[in-house]
Amino acid sequence: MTLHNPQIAELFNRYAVLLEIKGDNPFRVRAYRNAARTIENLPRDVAAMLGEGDDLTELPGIGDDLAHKIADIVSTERFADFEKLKKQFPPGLADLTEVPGIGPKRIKLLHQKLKIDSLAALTEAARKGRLRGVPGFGAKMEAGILRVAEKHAAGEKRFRLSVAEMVAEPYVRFLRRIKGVRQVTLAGSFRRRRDTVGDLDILVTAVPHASVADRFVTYGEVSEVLANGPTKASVRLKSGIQVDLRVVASRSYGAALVYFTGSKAHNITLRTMGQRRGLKINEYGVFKKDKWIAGRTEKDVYEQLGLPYIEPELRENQGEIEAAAIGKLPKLVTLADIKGDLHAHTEASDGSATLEDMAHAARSRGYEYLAISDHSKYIGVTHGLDPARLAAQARKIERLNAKFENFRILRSTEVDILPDGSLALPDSALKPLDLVIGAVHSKFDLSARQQTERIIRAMDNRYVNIIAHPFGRLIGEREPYALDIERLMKAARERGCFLELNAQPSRLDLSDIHCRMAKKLGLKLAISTDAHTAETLDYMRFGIDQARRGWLEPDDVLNTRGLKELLRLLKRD
DNA sequence: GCCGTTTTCGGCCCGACTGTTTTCAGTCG
Repeated sequence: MTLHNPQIAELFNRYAVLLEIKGDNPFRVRAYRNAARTIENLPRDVAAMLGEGDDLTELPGIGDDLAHKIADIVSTERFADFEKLKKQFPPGLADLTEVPGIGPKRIKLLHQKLKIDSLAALTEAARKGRLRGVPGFGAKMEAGILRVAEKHAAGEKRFRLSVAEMVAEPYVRFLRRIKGVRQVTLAGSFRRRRDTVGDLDILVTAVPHASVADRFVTYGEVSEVLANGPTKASVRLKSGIQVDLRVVASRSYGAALVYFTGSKAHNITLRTMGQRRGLKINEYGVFKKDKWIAGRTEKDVYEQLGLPYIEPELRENQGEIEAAAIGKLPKLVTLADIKGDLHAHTEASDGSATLEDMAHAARSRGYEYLAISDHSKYIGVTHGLDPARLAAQARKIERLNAKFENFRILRSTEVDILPDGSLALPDSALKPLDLVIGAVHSKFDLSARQQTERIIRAMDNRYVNIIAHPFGRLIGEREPYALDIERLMKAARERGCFLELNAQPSRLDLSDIHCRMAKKLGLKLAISTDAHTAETLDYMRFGIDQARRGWLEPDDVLNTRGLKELLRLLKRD
């Protein structure tokens, strides 16, 4: 069991918390957090990189010292510094950072004065009124701690992007109706289109004294007001989601949007760049010796740093600023580049629309093609097609196609990959199809090696073209299964196969990080909706979001090709 | 602990809100 990127990042983050409580150099703490973020977002496993002799110090935020530590962690599967430091503190102490309003300084204070070393001890002390004697702790703090104790694990919940949209849109409409409000823009990770968001950030420009924040907190869905100042407010909604508001004047709109869109790491890099040019950048604008010189639009802010506009989806401080500086930003794929959908279901299996309805919906979206890929007959899938029904469907598709001009339904199937890597349909059933999608819907608990080899074996079948939702994750419900994704991608490339970016907002599988990995490996991806109804063909935009976050350009995506070129690419030697 | 179009040493983004303070530290984003 080797340690992978997420575990190494977690070790650094937990180490940073302890360093902070210890009162270590805050910049050292930040260095560990930066390194953790770098590792977390790396398109390749550090263990694999080390195996191939890559120099980790070339990664942002990783110098000689951390490179050595990472190598040690990978080879020993232990983080010695962390284990040593951990011994100096009670095991539950770091959990206290979960309580809002309690940070490293207060944790240290509580531990010294009251020997509080866990969430349980903290709530016990609050209940008995023992916190009152500690400087900085009053009635409000005590009540807040008890409230957290009641809800307990209420925090840390993230929401799917599609869910966040449903919460955000009516709130935005509510804010637009407030007198004096000019622009209302959703920022934060929502605007960067992360697959999940922890909270919503809303930026408002308004005339002076429009008292937007005071109205903001009166929204009907608000369950708790966390903060309410003249230009800034935070609430928690009944749905559990936190919403932060920021109000600025129009001339600060661009600067505030950069600030509020983040990511935090992207902003820090921009501001540091500004410093070197003698500029101060904050949410109100770009300043030269206290003189405002820009900030009305985002473009103006980047321009002051000698940079072109950077798309929000790229703002993760993962090389986008360096790429911008040398004019090498990717020209990101857009919804308009998509020429068709390569994975959709009908009522023949578990979909709800007819073949005709799906074709009509695809044509009305301007597509040149739509693959109908109903499930194969296999356990766990209702109404899967056996060879006879699949052949009958293909004949029906041919009859329909005869009526279309400039549009074609592609005969396909989403065939189950059995635990041993064989397929749930015989070759004779696959051969006549335009494309075959292989998918895993069972035996999620294989080892990474077994699961990888199972899927590679499926790709050894010369009729298989695309592997659907490669990790099988359901966001917030089911973890991705173990998989050696780099090996799988290389195997796909060698065989002339492709992997899918499933655009269902509950899947988004492959993820943004894996999109970037595929691009680096020269593997094209299919962005497919897996639609089970006509309307959900619109989920394509969620797939596009993640592809853009993964730096994909039109050329990196299979279904940006016209029909003729697509069929040529699908042909396996 | 990282990093360099001022620097291999001495910096490290910047500002708002809260609670409890009698002028601001701590926390958060």
